[in-house]
Amino acid sequence: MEDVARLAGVSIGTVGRVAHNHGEVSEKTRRKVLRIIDEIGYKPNIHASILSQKRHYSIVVIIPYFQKGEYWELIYGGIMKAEQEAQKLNVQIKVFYYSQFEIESFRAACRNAAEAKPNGVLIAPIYKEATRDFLSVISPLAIPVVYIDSKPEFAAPKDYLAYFGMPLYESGYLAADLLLSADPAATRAVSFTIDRGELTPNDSFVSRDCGFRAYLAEMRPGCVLDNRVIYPYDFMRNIKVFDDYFAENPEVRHIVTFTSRGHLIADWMELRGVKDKTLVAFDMLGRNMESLKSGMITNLIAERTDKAATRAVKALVDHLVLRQDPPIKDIYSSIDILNRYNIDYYLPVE
Amino acid sequence: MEDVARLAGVSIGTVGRVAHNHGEVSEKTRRKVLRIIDEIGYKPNIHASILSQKRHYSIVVIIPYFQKGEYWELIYGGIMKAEQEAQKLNVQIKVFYYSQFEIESFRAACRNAAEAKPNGVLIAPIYKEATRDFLSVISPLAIPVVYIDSKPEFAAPKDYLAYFGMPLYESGYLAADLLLSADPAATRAVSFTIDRGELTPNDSFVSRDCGFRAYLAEMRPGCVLDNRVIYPYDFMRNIKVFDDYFAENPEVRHIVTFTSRGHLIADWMELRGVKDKTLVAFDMLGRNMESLKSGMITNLIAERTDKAATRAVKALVDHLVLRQDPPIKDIYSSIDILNRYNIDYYLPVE
DNA sequence: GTGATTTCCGTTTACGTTAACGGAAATTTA
DNA sequence: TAAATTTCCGTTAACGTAAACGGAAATCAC
Repeated sequence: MEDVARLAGVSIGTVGRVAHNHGEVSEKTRRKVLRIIDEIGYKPNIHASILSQKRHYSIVVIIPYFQKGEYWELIYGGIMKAEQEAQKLNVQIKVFYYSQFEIESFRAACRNAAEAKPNGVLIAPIYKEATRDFLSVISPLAIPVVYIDSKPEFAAPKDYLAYFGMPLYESGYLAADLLLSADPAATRAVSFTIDRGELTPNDSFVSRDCGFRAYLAEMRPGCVLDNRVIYPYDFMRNIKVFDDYFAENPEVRHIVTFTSRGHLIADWMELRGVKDKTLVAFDMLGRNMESLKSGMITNLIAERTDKAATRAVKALVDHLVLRQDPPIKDIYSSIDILNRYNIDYYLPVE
Repeated sequence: MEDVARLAGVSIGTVGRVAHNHGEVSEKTRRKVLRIIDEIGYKPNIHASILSQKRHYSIVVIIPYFQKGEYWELIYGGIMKAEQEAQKLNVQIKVFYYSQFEIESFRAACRNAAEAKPNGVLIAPIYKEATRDFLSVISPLAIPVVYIDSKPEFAAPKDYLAYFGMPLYESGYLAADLLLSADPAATRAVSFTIDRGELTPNDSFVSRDCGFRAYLAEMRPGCVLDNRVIYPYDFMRNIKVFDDYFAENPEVRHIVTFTSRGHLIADWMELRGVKDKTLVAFDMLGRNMESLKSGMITNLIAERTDKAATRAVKALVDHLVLRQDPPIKDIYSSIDILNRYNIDYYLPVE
């Protein structure tokens, strides 16, 4: 900066002002300084910058509440990992939880988050309309928003900083290939879904289901996909669902679930000693990984949800502290295929 | 630091001395300071540390020379990516190349690297004995060494900082499963290997081959694996090798290669319009990815070589600048299964 | 043309740590 | 016991940037 200042014939303070645009600088000197910066290739020293920056930032995270071993724990884990980095950059993270099954709790979480006067928001916007209301509070304050897991369809690029999601449709398509490509004779498969009562089905189910059916239509026109509902917390009832279905349809040997609860099916297979069926499931939950190792789940499709969460936080931190935005707004994670042979090397750590 | 100093009744300079142990401190005060640090939870500010640290470090990298699109370019890419981070921490990287096919060039690269008086070494130790000689020069200078890709068997944990490798045996085992599990009737498969003349076959070939054969022995005792040699730079000759082999053995429908040159086989398949064979190949080279998309390669096994390289450099940087070592010395990358449905989401970027 | 604003920019301090310097205390040597 | 070492530790000047402060120049109102 000293060199730049000398060559441009201004003070080092002015150089700072144009390099990071705060404060007022006349257009003439700004251009002169910019030219010198470019000429001698000045790059700001990020460590000095952070050191001298007295400001502290806070980010609020709005995600569903979860129990141990559930899908949202992966997201939470990714956020916690990013928090370590964030703290070194004077960024504090506060998490607000809501229930996936109660829109009012979502509204409440949003209200509380807004009251915390955050400098940035990371949100899993399960309820779209309520999200819109939240945005109408947040947007006027020019607070950057990052979406994770899903994104409201009304979100225009200028209204959010980034979206970290998963290629759901494609992963459903892939699931079909993994499940059926080895058995050209199969004419029927079944998917099990979590009961959501009156609530609209969630995005990940719909998109994956859609991708799966697209594969069938394209590659296996003779094959149909049944669908049955199971219950996350009612073990006995699920047993009956499975028993009944397979009693009626003993010829069905291919099972998929677009939820993260594949282990529920695997447990039933274990219980009944089922060995002639293949099962494709989603998400890197501990119990799914166990079932994969024990051979009940044939393939697990993982989308590094934890990593997406980490990167989502990082995007906010970069925006706030380093003032640089992601080049692409919509970032999709990879689709990882796991089986019993590579699972041991698939670690959540970085 | 000021708080710690005050509470411990010493100067801030002394706190620095015990926190980062340089300089001499009496055992008594060291313990006192350490206790206070622990008590009030003092964490050093890395930015201030780097800013005030005037020292600059240099790391030498010793890897094979490569042409565009070859395996070692992945490693190189990972190193270049890490370099960006490294530069911000005052660490400079110099690369020394050798020929995979000439041990003398390896020796020369080692000599030149040693002469550069580096603060750290990252090496792909293809020639084990020559590596031993290099170590006898480097070790007395207490220069930390990180291995990548392979590790000499004589390397004792205390003699190196870390090793970043790939689970070769397991990936060979997995390759066999991907290739054969869908076809229980297969009794024969073939692997193609790069000609290395008089040289000993390289580690990755040997280990993957071994893993593959272990799968056969265990799961498919009736199935044998043929092996044929191909030539990286002799397109016409390879055509003949393939033509001849499959003329003689038309029933063989499963092909694997443990090298990174799967695309050579794919090209032949394309040329001859072969559609009834499956091909499993390794490594995320551009040409392999093309062949995967075009359907010639059925499955590609990728081990994020680029990422391993990035982490290897990072390990050295962390050791030098932050004075913290990796908790585990031997770090293996994940085994990623790619097919035409998930390849588009498998990005080398981070 | 005077006074009041506004715009622009130079000066200065602080951020938390490192490391050179040198003085005091402890230890050894003669 | 005095001198010579050695050990230990306090002081201080960087490191590169951000931002508060305030003064000078330019612009405006009347």
